[in-house]
Amino acid sequence: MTAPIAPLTQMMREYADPAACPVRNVLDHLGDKWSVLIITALAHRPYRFGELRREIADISQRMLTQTLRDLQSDGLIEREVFPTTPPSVEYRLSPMGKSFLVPLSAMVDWAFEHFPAIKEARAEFAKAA
Amino acid sequence: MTAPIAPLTQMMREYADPAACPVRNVLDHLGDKWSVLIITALAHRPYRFGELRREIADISQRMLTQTLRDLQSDGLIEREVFPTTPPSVEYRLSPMGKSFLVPLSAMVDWAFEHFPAIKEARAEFAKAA
DNA sequence: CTGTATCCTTTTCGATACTG
DNA sequence: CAGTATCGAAAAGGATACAG
Repeated sequence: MTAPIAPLTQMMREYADPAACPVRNVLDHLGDKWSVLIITALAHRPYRFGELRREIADISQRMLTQTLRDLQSDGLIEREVFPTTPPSVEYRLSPMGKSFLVPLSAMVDWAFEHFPAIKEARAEFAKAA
Repeated sequence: MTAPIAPLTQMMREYADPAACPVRNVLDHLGDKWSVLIITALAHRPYRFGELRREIADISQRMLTQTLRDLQSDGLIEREVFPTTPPSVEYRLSPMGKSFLVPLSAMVDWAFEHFPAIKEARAEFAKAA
């Protein structure tokens, strides 16, 4: 169990300058409500803007636009405009975006596996308080 | 690359009820600024409250207390009070907390590996705009 | 259809002061 | 030492209206 934490110590050193910390840059995106959902949707196939809007349902247009721009800026997704009338824009995972599915899936697997224990821990904690 | 996304589709279905979504419950903690840093510190050894405060340096007392409570509530860390004078409180990773280091390390590894590409993508994106 | 711009509410979080 | 309580600034995010 010591092997996995080696990169974590590296993160701590790196954190001396928060803006330069790779981990913070990545995790900030995981934390926001929508990035993971968008990446998840695009893991299946490319989507158009309106399709994503319907797929995710309770995302606002504002946040969808903004999150797509952020993901594009980081190079995780690619944006292709089709100059039809009306215009159509397609989003897809970039190769780097696809590679991100691996650690993301590890997190998702862990979450599913331990969620019952987490719920139980919360109930216990609430009872104790 | 299709194998890793299977749990992601499960997440999408689960998201129908956001409060019941295991993934959201876990990733919400990753997103906040301090959880990962605290877990990282505790990966090395147990820490007392004041030690953590110094180790993380720019965390406020308020956020340290709050984040520790959340992690404890989720069962990721354990809290032990030593009734000395002055009192001393020690925090350590629980077994579940230690198991979390595995997917966390996967994310950290990915972040370090791709951070150069991300920075490059951002520069490119900024130039294009 | 695919966005942008603005307003305004909600949430987050640091600073500060105080307690056992 | 290890917190708790309160306040106010700042940021995030939804709703709405409008544009190419």
